[in-house]
Amino acid sequence: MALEHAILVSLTERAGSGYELARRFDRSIGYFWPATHQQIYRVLRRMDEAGWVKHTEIAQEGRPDKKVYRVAAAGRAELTRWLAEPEDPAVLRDGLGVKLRGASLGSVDVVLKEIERHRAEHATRLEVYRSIQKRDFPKPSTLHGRDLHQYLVLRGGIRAEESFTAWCDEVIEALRKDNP
Amino acid sequence: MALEHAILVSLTERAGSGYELARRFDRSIGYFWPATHQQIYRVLRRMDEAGWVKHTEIAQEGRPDKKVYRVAAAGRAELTRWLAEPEDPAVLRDGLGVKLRGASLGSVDVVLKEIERHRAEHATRLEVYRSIQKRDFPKPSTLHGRDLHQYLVLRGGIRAEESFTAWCDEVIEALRKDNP
DNA sequence: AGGTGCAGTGCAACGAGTTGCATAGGTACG
DNA sequence: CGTACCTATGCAACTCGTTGCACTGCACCT
Repeated sequence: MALEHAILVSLTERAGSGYELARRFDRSIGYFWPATHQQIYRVLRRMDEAGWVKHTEIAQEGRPDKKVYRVAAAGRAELTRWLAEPEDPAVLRDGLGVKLRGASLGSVDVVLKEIERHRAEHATRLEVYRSIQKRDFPKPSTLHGRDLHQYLVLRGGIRAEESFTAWCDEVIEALRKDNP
Repeated sequence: MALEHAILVSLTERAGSGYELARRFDRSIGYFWPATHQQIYRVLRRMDEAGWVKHTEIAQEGRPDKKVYRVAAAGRAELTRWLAEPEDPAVLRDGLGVKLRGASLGSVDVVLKEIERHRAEHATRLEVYRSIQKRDFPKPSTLHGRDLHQYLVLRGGIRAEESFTAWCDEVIEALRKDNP
Protein backbone atom coordinates (compact mmCIF):
# COMPACT_ATOMS: atom_id res chain seq x y z
CA MET A 1 0.00 0.00 0.00
CA ALA A 2 0.87 3.59 -0.26
CA LEU A 3 0.84 6.30 2.40
CA GLU A 4 4.47 5.35 2.96
CA HIS A 5 5.14 5.86 -0.70
CA ALA A 6 3.24 9.10 -0.98
CA ILE A 7 5.34 10.45 1.88
CA LEU A 8 8.56 9.17 0.32
CA VAL A 9 7.69 10.91 -2.94
CA SER A 10 7.01 14.15 -1.13
CA LEU A 11 10.14 13.89 1.03
CA THR A 12 12.32 13.12 -1.96
CA GLU A 13 11.21 16.35 -3.57
CA ARG A 14 12.00 18.22 -0.37
CA ALA A 15 12.87 17.25 3.23
CA GLY A 16 10.39 18.35 5.86
CA SER A 17 8.75 17.82 9.22
CA GLY A 18 5.57 15.87 9.84
CA TYR A 19 3.67 19.07 10.22
CA GLU A 20 4.95 20.46 6.94
CA LEU A 21 4.13 17.20 5.20
CA ALA A 22 0.60 17.33 6.50
CA ARG A 23 0.20 20.79 4.96
CA ARG A 24 1.72 19.68 1.67
CA PHE A 25 -0.74 16.82 1.57
CA ASP A 26 -3.56 19.29 2.01
CA ARG A 27 -2.40 20.80 -1.22
CA SER A 28 -0.65 18.80 -3.89
CA ILE A 29 -0.41 15.08 -3.21
CA GLY A 30 -3.57 15.17 -1.16
CA TYR A 31 -5.68 15.47 -4.33
CA PHE A 32 -4.91 11.85 -4.93
CA TRP A 33 -3.97 10.70 -1.48
CA PRO A 34 -5.43 12.61 1.46
CA ALA A 35 -3.89 12.07 4.88
CA THR A 36 -4.23 13.59 8.33
CA HIS A 37 -1.34 14.65 10.50
CA GLN A 38 -1.97 11.64 12.73
CA GLN A 39 -1.42 9.13 9.96
CA ILE A 40 1.62 11.00 8.77
CA TYR A 41 3.28 11.10 12.19
CA ARG A 42 2.66 7.42 12.73
CA VAL A 43 3.99 6.41 9.34
CA LEU A 44 7.03 8.66 9.71
CA ARG A 45 7.95 6.99 12.98
CA ARG A 46 7.47 3.56 11.41
CA MET A 47 9.64 4.44 8.44
CA ASP A 48 12.23 5.93 10.76
CA GLU A 49 12.41 2.66 12.70
CA ALA A 50 12.64 0.74 9.43
CA GLY A 51 15.49 2.98 8.29
CA TRP A 52 13.64 4.36 5.26
CA VAL A 53 13.99 7.92 6.53
CA LYS A 54 16.28 9.74 8.97
CA HIS A 55 15.37 12.73 11.07
CA THR A 56 17.22 15.69 12.55
CA GLU A 57 15.76 17.57 15.47
CA ILE A 58 15.73 21.25 14.85
CA ALA A 59 15.38 23.68 17.74
CA GLN A 60 13.39 26.78 16.89
CA GLU A 61 12.86 30.06 18.66
CA GLY A 62 9.35 30.95 19.64
CA ARG A 63 8.12 27.69 18.18
CA PRO A 64 8.22 24.04 19.22
CA ASP A 65 11.19 22.00 18.06
CA LYS A 66 10.64 20.01 14.94
CA LYS A 67 11.98 16.85 13.35
CA VAL A 68 13.00 17.25 9.77
CA TYR A 69 12.92 14.03 7.82
CA ARG A 70 15.05 13.06 4.83
CA VAL A 71 14.78 9.95 2.71
CA ALA A 72 17.51 7.39 3.43
CA ALA A 73 19.01 4.95 0.93
CA ALA A 74 16.63 2.18 2.00
CA GLY A 75 13.71 4.54 1.43
CA ARG A 76 14.86 5.40 -2.07
CA ALA A 77 15.23 1.71 -2.82
CA GLU A 78 11.75 1.00 -1.50
CA LEU A 79 10.34 3.85 -3.55
CA THR A 80 11.81 2.64 -6.84
CA ARG A 81 10.71 -0.89 -6.01
CA TRP A 82 7.16 0.30 -5.45
CA LEU A 83 7.12 2.47 -8.56
CA ALA A 84 7.88 -0.59 -10.68
CA GLU A 85 5.25 -2.72 -8.93
CA PRO A 86 1.76 -2.94 -10.43
CA GLU A 87 -1.04 -1.42 -8.39
CA ASP A 88 -4.72 -2.32 -8.27
CA PRO A 89 -6.86 0.27 -10.04
CA ALA A 90 -8.74 2.41 -7.58
CA VAL A 91 -12.45 2.21 -7.02
CA LEU A 92 -15.00 4.93 -6.53
CA ARG A 93 -16.40 5.23 -3.01
CA ASP A 94 -18.99 7.90 -2.49
CA GLY A 95 -21.92 7.75 -0.12
CA LEU A 96 -23.78 10.23 -2.31
CA GLY A 97 -24.43 7.50 -4.87
CA VAL A 98 -25.93 5.32 -2.16
CA LYS A 99 -28.14 8.19 -1.04
CA LEU A 100 -29.35 8.82 -4.55
CA ARG A 101 -30.03 5.15 -5.02
CA GLY A 102 -32.12 5.12 -1.85
CA ALA A 103 -33.70 8.53 -2.35
CA SER A 104 -37.22 7.22 -2.85
CA LEU A 105 -37.09 5.53 0.56
CA GLY A 106 -36.82 8.92 2.22
CA SER A 107 -37.38 12.39 0.91
CA VAL A 108 -36.19 12.93 -2.66
CA ASP A 109 -36.19 16.62 -1.92
CA VAL A 110 -33.76 16.30 0.95
CA VAL A 111 -31.43 14.15 -1.13
CA LEU A 112 -31.63 16.71 -3.91
CA LYS A 113 -30.52 19.41 -1.49
CA GLU A 114 -27.65 17.20 -0.38
CA ILE A 115 -26.55 16.75 -3.98
CA GLU A 116 -26.65 20.50 -4.51
CA ARG A 117 -24.51 20.95 -1.44
CA HIS A 118 -21.96 18.42 -2.67
CA ARG A 119 -21.97 20.06 -6.07
CA ALA A 120 -21.07 23.36 -4.47
CA GLU A 121 -18.21 21.82 -2.48
CA HIS A 122 -16.77 20.06 -5.49
CA ALA A 123 -17.12 23.22 -7.56
CA THR A 124 -15.12 25.06 -4.92
CA ARG A 125 -12.36 22.45 -5.06
CA LEU A 126 -12.42 22.73 -8.82
CA GLU A 127 -11.91 26.48 -8.61
CA VAL A 128 -8.99 25.99 -6.25
CA TYR A 129 -7.36 23.53 -8.65
CA ARG A 130 -7.96 25.79 -11.63
CA SER A 131 -6.39 28.74 -9.90
CA ILE A 132 -3.36 26.61 -9.03
CA GLN A 133 -3.16 25.62 -12.67
CA LYS A 134 -3.24 29.23 -13.79
CA ARG A 135 -0.69 30.32 -11.24
CA ASP A 136 1.80 27.45 -11.42
CA PHE A 137 1.39 26.10 -14.94
CA PRO A 138 0.43 28.96 -17.24
CA LYS A 139 2.13 27.32 -20.26
CA PRO A 140 1.57 23.57 -20.01
CA SER A 141 3.08 22.87 -23.43
CA THR A 142 6.50 23.94 -22.20
CA LEU A 143 6.63 21.52 -19.28
CA HIS A 144 8.95 18.56 -18.97
CA GLY A 145 9.90 15.85 -16.49
CA ARG A 146 8.85 16.34 -12.91
CA ASP A 147 7.02 19.60 -13.55
CA LEU A 148 5.01 17.93 -16.29
CA HIS A 149 4.11 15.03 -14.01
CA GLN A 150 3.01 17.40 -11.30
CA TYR A 151 0.89 19.28 -13.80
CA LEU A 152 -0.71 16.07 -15.04
CA VAL A 153 -1.62 15.06 -11.51
CA LEU A 154 -3.31 18.40 -11.06
CA ARG A 155 -5.13 17.81 -14.36
CA GLY A 156 -6.44 14.59 -12.87
CA GLY A 157 -7.86 16.46 -9.93
CA ILE A 158 -9.44 19.03 -12.23
CA ARG A 159 -10.97 16.40 -14.49
CA ALA A 160 -12.37 14.46 -11.56
CA GLU A 161 -14.04 17.55 -10.11
CA GLU A 162 -15.33 18.69 -13.49
CA SER A 163 -16.83 15.30 -14.10
CA PHE A 164 -18.37 15.14 -10.67
CA THR A 165 -19.98 18.55 -10.84
CA ALA A 166 -21.30 17.77 -14.33
CA TRP A 167 -22.84 14.57 -12.98
CA CYS A 168 -24.44 16.53 -10.14
CA ASP A 169 -25.93 18.90 -12.69
CA GLU A 170 -27.36 16.02 -14.66
CA VAL A 171 -28.84 14.53 -11.50
CA ILE A 172 -30.25 17.84 -10.27
CA GLU A 173 -31.93 18.54 -13.59
CA ALA A 174 -33.39 15.05 -13.84
CA LEU A 175 -34.69 15.06 -10.28
CA ARG A 176 -36.27 18.49 -10.74
CA LYS A 177 -38.08 17.33 -13.86
CA ASP A 178 -39.26 14.18 -12.15
CA ASN A 179 -40.24 15.90 -8.91
CA PRO A 180 -42.27 18.98 -9.72
CA MET B 1 -20.89 5.86 8.11
CA ALA B 2 -22.38 3.88 5.39
CA LEU B 3 -21.89 0.21 4.60
CA GLU B 4 -24.84 -0.34 6.91
CA HIS B 5 -26.86 2.07 4.87
CA ALA B 6 -25.79 0.71 1.52
CA ILE B 7 -26.93 -2.73 2.67
CA LEU B 8 -30.20 -1.34 4.01
CA VAL B 9 -30.90 0.32 0.67
CA SER B 10 -30.19 -2.89 -1.17
CA LEU B 11 -32.24 -5.01 1.23
CA THR B 12 -35.16 -2.63 1.06
CA GLU B 13 -35.33 -3.11 -2.67
CA ARG B 14 -35.23 -6.87 -2.21
CA ALA B 15 -34.56 -9.28 0.69
CA GLY B 16 -31.52 -11.49 0.31
CA SER B 17 -28.72 -13.48 1.88
CA GLY B 18 -25.25 -12.20 2.62
CA TYR B 19 -23.93 -14.05 -0.36
CA GLU B 20 -26.52 -12.57 -2.68
CA LEU B 21 -25.82 -9.12 -1.32
CA ALA B 22 -22.13 -9.54 -1.99
CA ARG B 23 -22.92 -10.34 -5.62
CA ARG B 24 -25.31 -7.42 -5.92
CA PHE B 25 -22.59 -5.15 -4.61
CA ASP B 26 -20.29 -6.44 -7.29
CA ARG B 27 -22.77 -5.02 -9.71
CA SER B 28 -25.00 -2.10 -8.92
CA ILE B 29 -24.31 -0.43 -5.58
CA GLY B 30 -20.70 -1.50 -5.71
CA TYR B 31 -19.95 1.16 -8.32
CA PHE B 32 -20.25 3.68 -5.53
CA TRP B 33 -19.65 1.50 -2.53
CA PRO B 34 -17.60 -1.66 -3.02
CA ALA B 35 -17.69 -4.29 -0.28
CA THR B 36 -16.40 -7.81 0.20
CA HIS B 37 -18.45 -10.70 1.53
CA GLN B 38 -16.53 -10.49 4.79
CA GLN B 39 -17.59 -6.95 5.50
CA ILE B 40 -21.15 -7.72 4.50
CA TYR B 41 -21.47 -10.75 6.77
CA ARG B 42 -20.06 -8.83 9.69
CA VAL B 43 -22.31 -5.85 9.19
CA LEU B 44 -25.36 -8.07 8.69
CA ARG B 45 -24.74 -9.78 12.02
CA ARG B 46 -24.23 -6.42 13.70
CA MET B 47 -27.45 -5.06 12.24
CA ASP B 48 -29.27 -8.24 13.20
CA GLU B 49 -28.16 -7.82 16.81
CA ALA B 50 -29.20 -4.18 16.70
CA GLY B 51 -32.63 -5.16 15.36
CA TRP B 52 -32.25 -3.27 12.09
CA VAL B 53 -32.74 -6.46 10.08
CA LYS B 54 -34.31 -9.89 10.71
CA HIS B 55 -33.23 -13.14 9.15
CA THR B 56 -34.92 -16.41 8.24
CA GLU B 57 -32.87 -19.54 7.76
CA ILE B 58 -33.72 -21.24 4.53
CA ALA B 59 -32.77 -24.87 3.99
CA GLN B 60 -31.77 -25.69 0.44
CA GLU B 61 -31.21 -28.92 -1.39
CA GLY B 62 -27.79 -29.54 -2.81
CA ARG B 63 -26.63 -26.21 -1.43
CA PRO B 64 -25.72 -24.86 1.96
CA ASP B 65 -28.50 -23.32 4.01
CA LYS B 66 -28.77 -19.59 3.77
CA LYS B 67 -30.02 -16.73 5.89
CA VAL B 68 -32.33 -14.39 4.10
CA TYR B 69 -32.38 -10.92 5.59
CA ARG B 70 -35.21 -8.42 5.57
CA VAL B 71 -35.18 -4.85 6.80
CA ALA B 72 -36.99 -4.40 10.13
CA ALA B 73 -38.82 -1.29 11.30
CA ALA B 74 -35.77 -0.02 13.18
CA GLY B 75 -33.71 -0.44 10.01
CA ARG B 76 -36.18 1.57 7.96
CA ALA B 77 -36.12 4.28 10.60
CA GLU B 78 -32.32 4.35 10.59
CA LEU B 79 -32.28 4.52 6.82
CA THR B 80 -34.58 7.52 6.61
CA ARG B 81 -32.65 9.18 9.40
CA TRP B 82 -29.39 8.70 7.51
CA LEU B 83 -30.86 9.85 4.21
CA ALA B 84 -31.74 13.18 5.78
CA GLU B 85 -28.33 13.59 7.40
CA PRO B 86 -25.62 15.54 5.59
CA GLU B 87 -22.60 13.57 4.44
CA ASP B 88 -19.02 14.69 3.89
CA PRO B 89 -18.16 14.93 0.21
CA ALA B 90 -15.95 12.07 -0.87
CA VAL B 91 -12.30 12.47 -1.75
CA LEU B 92 -10.30 10.93 -4.53
CA ARG B 93 -7.81 8.26 -3.47
CA ASP B 94 -5.74 6.73 -6.21
CA GLY B 95 -2.19 5.49 -5.94
CA LEU B 96 -1.74 6.07 -9.64
CA GLY B 97 -1.55 9.80 -9.05
CA VAL B 98 1.19 9.25 -6.50
CA LYS B 99 3.10 7.08 -8.96
CA LEU B 100 2.83 9.67 -11.67
CA ARG B 101 3.96 12.34 -9.30
CA GLY B 102 7.00 10.26 -8.41
CA ALA B 103 7.64 8.91 -11.89
CA SER B 104 10.92 10.73 -12.38
CA LEU B 105 12.34 9.04 -9.27
CA GLY B 106 12.04 5.67 -10.97
CA SER B 107 11.44 4.74 -14.56
CA VAL B 108 9.00 7.00 -16.38
CA ASP B 109 8.56 4.24 -18.89
CA VAL B 110 7.43 1.73 -16.31
CA VAL B 111 4.96 4.21 -14.86
CA LEU B 112 3.68 4.90 -18.35
CA LYS B 113 3.02 1.20 -18.84
CA GLU B 114 1.20 1.11 -15.52
CA ILE B 115 -1.01 4.00 -16.60
CA GLU B 116 -1.80 2.20 -19.84
CA ARG B 117 -2.75 -0.87 -17.86
CA HIS B 118 -5.06 1.15 -15.60
CA ARG B 119 -6.55 2.82 -18.62
CA ALA B 120 -7.42 -0.55 -20.07
CA GLU B 121 -9.04 -1.73 -16.84
CA HIS B 122 -11.11 1.40 -16.48
CA ALA B 123 -12.10 1.22 -20.13
CA THR B 124 -13.36 -2.31 -19.52
CA ARG B 125 -15.43 -1.16 -16.56
CA LEU B 126 -16.77 1.63 -18.71
CA GLU B 127 -17.87 -0.85 -21.37
CA VAL B 128 -19.60 -2.95 -18.74
CA TYR B 129 -21.50 0.07 -17.46
CA ARG B 130 -22.44 1.17 -20.96
CA SER B 131 -23.80 -2.22 -21.84
CA ILE B 132 -25.86 -2.20 -18.64
CA GLN B 133 -27.17 1.21 -19.63
CA LYS B 134 -28.15 -0.06 -23.08
CA ARG B 135 -29.77 -3.17 -21.72
CA ASP B 136 -31.59 -1.79 -18.69
CA PHE B 137 -32.22 1.84 -19.57
CA PRO B 138 -32.70 2.12 -23.34
CA LYS B 139 -35.02 5.13 -22.98
CA PRO B 140 -33.74 7.28 -20.11
CA SER B 141 -36.21 10.10 -20.76
CA THR B 142 -39.12 7.87 -19.77
CA LEU B 143 -37.73 7.00 -16.32
CA HIS B 144 -39.23 8.09 -13.02
CA GLY B 145 -38.69 7.57 -9.32
CA ARG B 146 -36.55 4.69 -8.24
CA ASP B 147 -35.68 3.59 -11.77
CA LEU B 148 -34.54 7.10 -12.58
CA HIS B 149 -32.36 7.20 -9.47
CA GLN B 150 -30.82 3.89 -10.33
CA TYR B 151 -30.12 5.12 -13.82
CA LEU B 152 -28.50 8.27 -12.52
CA VAL B 153 -26.21 6.30 -10.25
CA LEU B 154 -25.10 4.27 -13.24
CA ARG B 155 -24.52 7.53 -15.09
CA GLY B 156 -22.20 8.53 -12.28
CA GLY B 157 -20.18 5.37 -12.76
CA ILE B 158 -20.05 5.96 -16.51
CA ARG B 159 -18.97 9.56 -16.14
CA ALA B 160 -16.28 8.68 -13.62
CA GLU B 161 -14.79 6.02 -15.89
CA GLU B 162 -15.03 8.23 -18.95
CA SER B 163 -13.27 11.00 -17.16
CA PHE B 164 -10.59 8.68 -15.83
CA THR B 165 -9.81 7.09 -19.17
CA ALA B 166 -9.70 10.53 -20.81
CA TRP B 167 -7.21 11.65 -18.17
CA CYS B 168 -5.10 8.56 -18.83
CA ASP B 169 -5.09 9.42 -22.51
CA GLU B 170 -3.95 12.95 -21.77
CA VAL B 171 -1.19 11.62 -19.52
CA ILE B 172 -0.07 8.96 -21.99
CA GLU B 173 0.15 11.44 -24.83
CA ALA B 174 2.04 13.99 -22.76
CA LEU B 175 4.51 11.43 -21.40
CA ARG B 176 5.16 10.04 -24.88
CA LYS B 177 5.91 13.49 -26.21
CA ASP B 178 8.18 14.26 -23.28
CA ASN B 179 9.89 10.87 -23.34
CA PRO B 180 10.91 10.04 -26.88
C1' DA C 1 -8.34 39.44 29.74
C1' DG C 2 -9.91 35.90 26.93
C1' DG C 3 -10.67 33.53 22.63
C1' DT C 4 -9.00 31.92 18.20
C1' DG C 5 -5.58 30.23 15.22
C1' DC C 6 -1.00 28.60 13.99
C1' DA C 7 3.09 25.70 14.64
C1' DG C 8 4.60 21.35 16.42
C1' DT C 9 4.40 16.48 18.26
C1' DG C 10 2.13 12.79 19.98
C1' DC C 11 -1.12 8.96 22.57
C1' DA C 12 -5.17 6.06 22.92
C1' DA C 13 -9.21 4.04 21.34
C1' DC C 14 -12.06 2.88 17.93
C1' DG C 15 -14.01 1.75 13.42
C1' DA C 16 -13.45 0.18 8.74
C1' DG C 17 -11.32 -2.54 5.24
C1' DT C 18 -8.13 -6.53 3.84
C1' DT C 19 -6.32 -11.18 3.70
C1' DG C 20 -5.91 -15.81 4.66
C1' DC C 21 -8.08 -19.58 6.07
C1' DA C 22 -11.86 -23.21 7.29
C1' DT C 23 -15.88 -25.88 6.24
C1' DA C 24 -19.02 -28.34 3.14
C1' DG C 25 -21.44 -30.32 -0.62
C1' DG C 26 -22.45 -29.82 -5.62
C1' DT C 27 -21.30 -29.40 -10.46
C1' DA C 28 -18.43 -29.31 -14.51
C1' DC C 29 -14.26 -30.34 -17.13
C1' DG C 30 -10.43 -32.82 -18.82
C1' DC D 1 -10.21 -39.38 -10.66
C1' DG D 2 -8.58 -35.11 -9.45
C1' DT D 3 -9.08 -30.24 -9.84
C1' DA D 4 -11.35 -26.24 -9.92
C1' DC D 5 -15.20 -23.37 -9.37
C1' DC D 6 -19.86 -22.11 -7.30
C1' DT D 7 -22.95 -21.52 -3.31
C1' DA D 8 -22.88 -20.34 1.52
C1' DT D 9 -21.18 -18.76 6.04
C1' DG D 10 -17.87 -17.46 9.12
C1' DC D 11 -13.33 -16.69 12.35
C1' DA D 12 -8.88 -14.48 13.29
C1' DA D 13 -5.42 -11.35 12.62
C1' DC D 14 -3.95 -7.42 10.70
C1' DT D 15 -3.52 -2.83 8.61
C1' DC D 16 -5.41 1.52 7.68
C1' DG D 17 -8.03 5.56 8.70
C1' DT D 18 -10.68 8.54 12.05
C1' DT D 19 -11.58 11.10 16.22
C1' DG D 20 -10.78 13.09 20.41
C1' DC D 21 -7.61 14.60 23.31
C1' DA D 22 -3.09 16.64 25.53
C1' DC D 23 0.76 19.98 25.90
C1' DT D 24 3.54 24.24 24.65
C1' DG D 25 3.99 28.90 23.24
C1' DC D 26 3.40 32.84 20.29
C1' DA D 27 0.50 36.15 17.63
C1' DC D 28 -3.56 38.47 16.74
C1' DC D 29 -8.14 40.25 17.53
C1' DT D 30 -11.87 42.18 20.39
